[in-house]
Amino acid sequence: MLRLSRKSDYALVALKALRALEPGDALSARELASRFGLPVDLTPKVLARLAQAGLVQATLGKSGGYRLARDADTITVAEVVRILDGDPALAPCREGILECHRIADCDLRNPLDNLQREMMNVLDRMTLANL
Amino acid sequence: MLRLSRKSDYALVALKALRALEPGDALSARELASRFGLPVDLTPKVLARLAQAGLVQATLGKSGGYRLARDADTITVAEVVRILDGDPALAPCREGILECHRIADCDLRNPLDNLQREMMNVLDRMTLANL
DNA sequence: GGAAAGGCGACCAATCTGGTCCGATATTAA
DNA sequence: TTAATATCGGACCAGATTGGTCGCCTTTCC
Repeated sequence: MLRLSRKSDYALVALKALRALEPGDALSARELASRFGLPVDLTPKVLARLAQAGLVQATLGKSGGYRLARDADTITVAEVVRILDGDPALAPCREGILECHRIADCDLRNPLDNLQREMMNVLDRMTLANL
Repeated sequence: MLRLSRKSDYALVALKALRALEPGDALSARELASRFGLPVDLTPKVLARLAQAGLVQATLGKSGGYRLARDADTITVAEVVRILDGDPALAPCREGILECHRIADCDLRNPLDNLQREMMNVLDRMTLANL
């Protein structure tokens, strides 16, 4: 637990680069990848997810690329993580795959859910702007 | 990220059960496993790790078992996670395996390290007693 | 001595995830 | 209109991680 997936990591690197752009400029996935040593084929995928989610705006065409679609201080780490890694569940039994054999006397779930909320709050408070 | 490993989950379940014990009593791994539906062969391993770390006291022999070795309010979730999942690193490049190609202009690491510390603080404040 | 407990190491299996390949589509420049 | 460059999306492979099992040993109590 508590390790950023590489995709999320790449996303943060890319977003941070896009943030440093002059208004009106854009960066292609290829450019981002080569500049930061990211996997060439994976970078467009990551950016695409961010574009779907509306964090980033993609412009097609010969001199296209990506730019931020929102202000940097409205983009939180929590959101990025949620987009790329899905909504995390602290307890394994909250993922649907594993059914819990001890539901009856399971007084561990609620505290864990609270704990998770608290941790997501930490991630929510951290925006791209103050990263 | 942000999902408890099953081992950590099992550990918390077991610890919580041990906490409810009368002083002097002990629970065997087998008993814990059957009572909470944990994998029979995995449970002793988890408990052994906790015993090595000094969270739990194991007594050998026919009527042996496990009991808490410390007060419940001195056992934190952070400690349990650290024992079973190792010391987590939020950024992939902080794990030693992956060398970072962008160290020079990587101003992402320090903020992530801070973020990680903050999250560990949350886990540090949560003890077995108030879980 | 036998039964029941923990301790330890090796090993298998399933899952997850990073990463690649390929093709389709859209847009712009020449 | 054509070529180049971009996003988009699905299928797929491979390596790492992790969950889980098996077997053997030591210790303790009856």
